[in-house]
Amino acid sequence: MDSETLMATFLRRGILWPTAEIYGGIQGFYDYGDAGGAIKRNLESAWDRWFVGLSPGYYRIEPAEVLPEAVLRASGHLANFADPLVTCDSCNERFRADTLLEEWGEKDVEGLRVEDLQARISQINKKCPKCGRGKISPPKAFNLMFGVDVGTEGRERAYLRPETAQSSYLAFSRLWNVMRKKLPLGVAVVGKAYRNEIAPRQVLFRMRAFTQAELQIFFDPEEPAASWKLPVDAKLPVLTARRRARGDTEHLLTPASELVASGEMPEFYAYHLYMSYLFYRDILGYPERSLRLFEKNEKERAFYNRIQYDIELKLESLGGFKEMGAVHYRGDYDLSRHSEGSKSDLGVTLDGGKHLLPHVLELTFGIDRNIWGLADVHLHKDQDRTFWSLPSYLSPLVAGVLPLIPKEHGALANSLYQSLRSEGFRVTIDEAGSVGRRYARLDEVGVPFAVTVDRDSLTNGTFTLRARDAKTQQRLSLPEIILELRRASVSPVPSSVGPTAP
RNA sequence: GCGGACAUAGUGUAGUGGUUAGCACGCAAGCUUCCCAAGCUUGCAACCCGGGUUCAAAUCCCGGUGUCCGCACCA
Repeated sequence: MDSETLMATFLRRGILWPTAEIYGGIQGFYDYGDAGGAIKRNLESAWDRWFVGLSPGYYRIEPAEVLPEAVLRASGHLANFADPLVTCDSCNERFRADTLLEEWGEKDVEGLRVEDLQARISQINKKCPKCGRGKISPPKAFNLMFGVDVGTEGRERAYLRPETAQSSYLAFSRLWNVMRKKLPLGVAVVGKAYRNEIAPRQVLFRMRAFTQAELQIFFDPEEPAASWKLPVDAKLPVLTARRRARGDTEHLLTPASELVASGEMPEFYAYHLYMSYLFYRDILGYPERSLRLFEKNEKERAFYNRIQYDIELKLESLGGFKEMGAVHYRGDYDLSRHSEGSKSDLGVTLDGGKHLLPHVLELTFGIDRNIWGLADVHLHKDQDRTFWSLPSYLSPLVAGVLPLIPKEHGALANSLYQSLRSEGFRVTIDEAGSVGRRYARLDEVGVPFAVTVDRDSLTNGTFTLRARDAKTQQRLSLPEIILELRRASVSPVPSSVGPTAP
């Protein structure tokens, strides 16, 4: 689906719109509407069922969105997320002020304040290293974090979290005790993160407030869980850094066992990469050919990541592969930084006396961009209608109830609607316009079923159940319909696809 | 942030100084209709914001905001 049609559909159907739209909006912020919000919640819950469901030792927490400065100092965000930038006034090239000074041979520039950097730069007064002509502008602090002042006098410096992961690291020590001291321990967070992006763009792809779903798995690298075993036939569509370095640009569906045997990645990593891939392929229904696992090389990935594959989806609307999620092997970076920063030992002692600082494997997903992805991949237009073939458990509603002739079937339709609601289904009732028009309205927001009440319904209590994609109908009784809708409402869990949990 | 383009009903658009601001889809009410955006009737709904030029501005100029494209950024 092209991005214009996609966005027009989103706006027209109230999936989402710019925040504070009537005031002209605010760059990088969007609000979800009723259907959009429902899809988002369903996606989050499908994610939860899949990833938190990977093991009984995995838990989901709901932490605060504001973090004290000390946390972000320890995590490295304060230093790395607030670059003082300078610009060449001739060629417009941009540099980090501190690295530019280092390039000029200056010493001890690490951690200088913006004013000091400014003084040093104007003192040296060299030309732009790129074009050799331009003058370098005074440095400007670009803090990519939103600061908040806590307390009525704003004495305490804090920030909106720039990623949800930190909250999981902070919770580790308590959960270690609460969850009875076992590794691996998984701590999931689904929630908002905030980044003051320089140039937010492409709607749901670079937002300043966005939702992440992240699972941090704390484990013993010397003894990964026994259950982290790949199915024998597991294949991964990888583009490894090694092959990229040779100039290859195409991903290859490679047996996971081969990647492990050749030392490309350890099995615990391959297992989680595979489970993440399955989530996209089987739960979100992204076509196999549109997915690839793109390894970031040493230069591209964050310095603390030992292995990083981005899970990328080929999007027609954005003209290429885009990152939808990632699997990061972060080693013991996080717990060691927070041990140091908080002056508390986050190491653990296992049953048997072994002491270690657990390593972290991070599975991270952008919820909003996947809503865009679901539309890009599943929103179809044929000659006479637009239909969104969303996986049924992600749909905002499981069914619409339609009286064929409202005057004649309205009353029965209403009681059917009430019955389905009391069964716990998300349903709507629509009596306005021709039945074809009403089908089309449901199709466009991805509702998988329409239950139509007709003449026969009045006499024998059966209804037609119409499927969104094929437009086929079958005549069923209420209990049969309930069974069908029940099945459609539930997203798959790992045991039904992958290996079983410990 | 820089450079360029753009901004008209809910959506897509027409309108280059004087228009009752047009069209399509949509939406609402009614009629019709036993199954896929059908038809008929009636109705709803717009010039991004703020200044300026002009007798007169959706239209020209300036500023802002937002969107898109390229560059940069994306720990």
